[in-house]
Amino acid sequence: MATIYEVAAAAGVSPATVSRVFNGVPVSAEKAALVRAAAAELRFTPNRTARSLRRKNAEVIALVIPDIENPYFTSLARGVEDVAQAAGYSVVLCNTDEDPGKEAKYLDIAIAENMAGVILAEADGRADLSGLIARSRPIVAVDRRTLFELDSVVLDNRAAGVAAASTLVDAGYRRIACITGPAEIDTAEERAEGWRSIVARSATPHGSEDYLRYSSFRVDGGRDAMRALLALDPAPDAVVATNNLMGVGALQVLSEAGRVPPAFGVAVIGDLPFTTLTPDATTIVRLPARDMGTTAARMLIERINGDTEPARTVVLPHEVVAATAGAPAV
Amino acid sequence: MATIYEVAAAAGVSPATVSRVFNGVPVSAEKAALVRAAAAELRFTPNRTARSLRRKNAEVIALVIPDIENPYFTSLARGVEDVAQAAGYSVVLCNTDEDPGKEAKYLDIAIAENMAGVILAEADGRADLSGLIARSRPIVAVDRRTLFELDSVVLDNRAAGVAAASTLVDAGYRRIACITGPAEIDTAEERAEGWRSIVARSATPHGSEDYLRYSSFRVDGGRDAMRALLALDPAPDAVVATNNLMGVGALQVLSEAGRVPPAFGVAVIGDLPFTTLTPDATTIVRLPARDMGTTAARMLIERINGDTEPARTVVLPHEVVAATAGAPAV
DNA sequence: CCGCCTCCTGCAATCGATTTCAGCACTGTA
DNA sequence: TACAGTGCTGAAATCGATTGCAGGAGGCGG
Repeated sequence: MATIYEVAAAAGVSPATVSRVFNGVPVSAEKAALVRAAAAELRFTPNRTARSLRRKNAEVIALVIPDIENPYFTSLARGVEDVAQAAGYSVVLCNTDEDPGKEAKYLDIAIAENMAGVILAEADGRADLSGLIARSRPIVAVDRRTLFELDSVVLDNRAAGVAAASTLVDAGYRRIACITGPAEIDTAEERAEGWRSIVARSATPHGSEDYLRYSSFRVDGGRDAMRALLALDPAPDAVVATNNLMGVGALQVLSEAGRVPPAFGVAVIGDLPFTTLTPDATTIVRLPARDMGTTAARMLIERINGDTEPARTVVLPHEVVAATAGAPAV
Repeated sequence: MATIYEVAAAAGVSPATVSRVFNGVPVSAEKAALVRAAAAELRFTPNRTARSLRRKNAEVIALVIPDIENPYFTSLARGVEDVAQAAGYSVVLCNTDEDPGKEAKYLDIAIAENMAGVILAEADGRADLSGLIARSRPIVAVDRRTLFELDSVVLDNRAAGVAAASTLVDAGYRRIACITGPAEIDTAEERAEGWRSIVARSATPHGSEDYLRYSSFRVDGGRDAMRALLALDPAPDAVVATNNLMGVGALQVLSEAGRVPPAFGVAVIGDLPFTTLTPDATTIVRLPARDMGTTAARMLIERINGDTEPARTVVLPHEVVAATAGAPAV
């Protein structure tokens, strides 16, 4: 691996000059040409580790997400990757599995590696970010807010819940349940709150809280909750699933029970990934996952480049794709 | 950020001793205790950048994959991440989008960052890995082979193709088509070859090559190919899709055309991600994506730790989940 | 023609940890 | 008592690039 010293020797200049050529600091055209020729000859690439050590700043950003196997976060990652790559940054993928311990470990690594910044979708909303903040490493919260006053890119989760539930009401369903994620995750609670505000208006025979199930944001969680809901008496005639995977789980159970939409109303917050049978009868509240990633990455890079404005919160819009069929007439 | 010098000063020892404590080199119990106390007090974490520079080896591995949004690669990534994390390595996610240019750029970065190793699912089978090899950076090829003699973790793609096609034959279908990926990707060609070897035996009215479509390994590719196949005369009565996304695309088109399995036979190589309607009538050749990731990561870490055995190739088994229903009687 | 200013350039220090080498203390043996 | 051997320890060099500082060349106005 050629170093800056070898290039300098080959070009007959000092290492400092070589460095300057590669960093856009003014150098006479003549020497610059010599350096470039020597560098090309020796296939020189600057050692990023040495650069990071000196600059105290690696061209790397950490993307900390709770579940890499969830297509929602995958799309988000894709967005981050696109922007980061274009700006010359690498992305370190940190999958926390919703485990605050793993998350903390990754945040420590971000510090130890002098990473330029962190994009964080928090596991439990209680992460200690003081270490990063003390070292003034920029952080952008994405999807979920944090305890700290930080840039964030989020959704109007309550509105998404309202949209999902009211679409079902409009379609004629009357006993609308809700399956949401762990109560300690803000997005789960906010989306459920949106649902609650709608069903509270429409009279339901059951106390509406019986129709609300907290579970995990996974397929299994959706399945378990859906089964429990179907066992109620009276059973609901529709359900809001507050994320994509729970929606999949709910639809699986409904399909097994022979109650596919529109016989049973379903609204899902988040895109159903790779659906093979286009489910026109399911309402989808589409979330701009990839946009969230690109937006967050752009904000982070601005911060890295020295932006010191007060923390901003960007709320991205969702889009409702209503089911084409309503509830069957009773 | 506390450095080793500050810890040394606080503990009344030399920086060398502090380093030794953190690297398992023998140090008297007494001084070790002093160092640990001082380190804890100062919340010291060794700076990984400095360490990498000195050791010429970062605790980071690059995972280079063509499509982060494909759940197959996501599972693989998950496997890699699990093993790497447990071994103290971070994973840098490199999404190449099947673009050899982006791939080359990422491989250069792996060199410039002194990354410990690379796990590579190649875009086009022509990557130039000589730079990494010259610097003796270990590489493990995964899913797809490379031009170089390297450790690899692959599938028996031909056998997977055979399994998919013969399951359809056994189920009673007679005009079996195949949708596969770009011809220059080995896995696409090998799986198609497996299909070809089966249909060559069973007489088909059409020349079998008409029933073979090369497309992109994406949902759209599957859709386009499936539409083209349905327009043939005679149209096939079954299809093998050689990856998960093409399978999704094919099923979407079939569903739109009202020809869902078992009316039309479908076998997919790779798991259908998050299916909402359990498609008992579709044959799935399950691929052990996550195992591939863990296996590759383990092999890579052995190499990083100095293993110098000749290159190994591990072939992981697939599993056939046959459709429960056969072809409708003619 | 002189002095000041600008623009390059090179020297050398620096980032923070690792590691070689030499020195020291101590033990056990002859 | 002397000596070889063992085991810690610290001083200092090192990894490769960046950058503050000072010096030299050349341009320009007075």
